[in-house]
Amino acid sequence: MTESLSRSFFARDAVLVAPDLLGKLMVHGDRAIRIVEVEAYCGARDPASHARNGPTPRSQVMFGPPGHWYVYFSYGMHWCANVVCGDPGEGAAVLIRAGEPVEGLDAMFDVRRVARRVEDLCSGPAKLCQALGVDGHSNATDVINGRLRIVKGDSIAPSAVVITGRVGVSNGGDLPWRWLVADSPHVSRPSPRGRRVGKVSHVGAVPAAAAAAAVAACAAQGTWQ
DNA sequence: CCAGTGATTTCCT
DNA sequence: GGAAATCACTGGA
Repeated sequence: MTESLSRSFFARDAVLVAPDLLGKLMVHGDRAIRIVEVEAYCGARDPASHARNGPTPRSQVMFGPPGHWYVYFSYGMHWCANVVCGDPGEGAAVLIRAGEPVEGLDAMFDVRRVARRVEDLCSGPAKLCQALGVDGHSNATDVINGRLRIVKGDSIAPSAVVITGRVGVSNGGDLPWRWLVADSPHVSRPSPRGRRVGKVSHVGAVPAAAAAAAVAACAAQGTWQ
């Protein structure tokens, strides 16, 4: 249940790593959550990624070795945590968007006074960072052996996974690079149910197959957008 | 239930 | 100057 992941797990395309992170445990000290929602950001050629214009002081960690945290400060008050993926220089990462609290709930409620229900603790990328006590100190640290880490957890049935376009990515025609556990009450936004919602959504798709399709679409398109 | 808005950093135009 | 990988609060339907 607390078994480590290998470096090679993260040294793959972010679109392949992302669905594999569902069900894994994100652990910080004595607090832990089960990951139920992620998004892939695919490096310098992804217009929605912080890496889109090459390394900056903020985004340089994404261009380093995989299996490290890219924790950034957003909207002047929130922290968001990503895992660097792929090869060094690629700038790819997976954003951890939501989780189900499994350990240290008292501490989470303590630090998130606004949360009334368990579902309010980690149902968003900034909420889960606050609940786990994650901030800039974790930036650039090791995901495998650091104080903030991801370890093996549950395997999620492909039929339980929903794929949609990314949240907050206003660029029209966004690719289906958000994966979530369909029946989880801990996601940041409810799953679309059995129909197309918004721009892109595939319900009940097999993650690996959809990921392969997304990659093929990129290759065919040449440029993204 | 939903739309509008403030908080206020990083980075591009 | 303004948009952005967000959240929480407010006020009206």
